[in-house]
Amino acid sequence: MMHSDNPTLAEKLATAIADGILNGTLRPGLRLDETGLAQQHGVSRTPVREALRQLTMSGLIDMRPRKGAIVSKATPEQVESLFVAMAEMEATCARLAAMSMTPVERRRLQARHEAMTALAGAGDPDAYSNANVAFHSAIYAGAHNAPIAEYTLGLRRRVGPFRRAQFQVEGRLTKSNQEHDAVVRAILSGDAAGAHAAMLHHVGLVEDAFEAFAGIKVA
Amino acid sequence: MMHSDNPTLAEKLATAIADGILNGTLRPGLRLDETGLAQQHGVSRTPVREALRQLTMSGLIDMRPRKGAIVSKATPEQVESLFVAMAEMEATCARLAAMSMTPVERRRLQARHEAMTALAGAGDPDAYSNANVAFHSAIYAGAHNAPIAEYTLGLRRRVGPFRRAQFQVEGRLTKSNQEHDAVVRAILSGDAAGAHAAMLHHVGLVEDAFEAFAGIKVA
DNA sequence: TTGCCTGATATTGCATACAAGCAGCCTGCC
DNA sequence: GGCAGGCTGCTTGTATGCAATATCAGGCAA
Repeated sequence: MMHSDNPTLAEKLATAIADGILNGTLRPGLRLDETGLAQQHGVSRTPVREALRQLTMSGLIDMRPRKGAIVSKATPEQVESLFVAMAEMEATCARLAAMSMTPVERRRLQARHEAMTALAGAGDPDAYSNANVAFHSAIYAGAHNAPIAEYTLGLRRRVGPFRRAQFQVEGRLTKSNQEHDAVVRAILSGDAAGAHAAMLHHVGLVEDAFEAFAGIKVA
Repeated sequence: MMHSDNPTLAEKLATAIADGILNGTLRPGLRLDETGLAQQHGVSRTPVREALRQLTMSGLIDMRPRKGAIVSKATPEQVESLFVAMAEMEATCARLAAMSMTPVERRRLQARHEAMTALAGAGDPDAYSNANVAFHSAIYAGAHNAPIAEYTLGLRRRVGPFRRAQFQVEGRLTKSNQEHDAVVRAILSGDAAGAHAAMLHHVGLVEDAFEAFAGIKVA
């Protein structure tokens, strides 16, 4: 996405900090002290500042002049917005994929889906989860639209921390696979509207699963 | 979007450079020399570097380590992708707006639309164009989804330089207004799929107008 | 003439130094 | 006892200096 052959310190710091945020090491609301980060990574403040400014644009941190940077903490409404946005973008990708995928891409998508059906039948949540990521990525790529695909990928990264342990829910595996089936059929047949609706349904259900999960946690 | 009460030099530089790119002063492919920009704005290289790194994320410029920054020049395919993405995002906003707009927002949208109908009848392209921007912005806001709305706004800014003089085309004004009518009706009636389709149709036609225009220019 | 190597130049990347603004506290006054 | 004002320390914002690398011109050899 943003990788360069010979990443600079600022870029490496940006990915390091982003990783820290995404895997939960850097908690939302945490103050990102420039000097502290610099010492912690053994560099000067300059690349740290550049990394922070870069991360600001992706929404991972919030900077206010003269008041420093903090890990942007999402209110429940903002998390909800992220999930809604995610669903819409996934659906859009599916729509575009139905219109734009090449025959080769369509065949590969089908093969991928069939392999996942087998995994779902075997009941292997871990393998299925990995394959699932690749499945959705294939659809992003199949949209043949760099801005949309990149934004969707970025959203997926951002919502990642909030959607752990989806496939542990009983029966979610086969249900997910059935929904995938609808998506794949629509895409393969070039049914743009159908792909949009099917993906929306699919991701919407995932979101509901999250909400149920969150509700349990809160309660 | 990103404005602060007391903008730093880096932020002011970022907006200044972005303006320069968007209004055509800074041509695509132009090398953005840090020292030059610093002298030109009467500051040191440090805030310039931060501004450039910030702009990198929005896609306006491309930075490669040790090779400096250039105004990102879009190939025709990339411009096409931007327009497609724009259309999809507009349609998504319309879809969400149909589902999420409050009664007040719906009434205001209708009023806005009626005012634009009058402008179209009067044949005032300039006033119509301004109102058009506000009309679409109202729909973004009506989506009630910050990530989607902000991304769509950013896209509109980016495609701006490529879509000048849309409403000069004969008959475009009334046609645009008719399409708006379909969009507004769908949104007001809560018809999500209809709003999506109507907006897609609307923005798709605008894109075609651009392509015709570009074709003429090239030919 | 063409290709490659080599050195000079210029530009970027990073570190350090300096200036400016905010936070919290302490003191003095009401 | 409470509050206003100022002061101190810390953090951010900006400038400058140094090191490393890409670019390009020129020369040399094939």
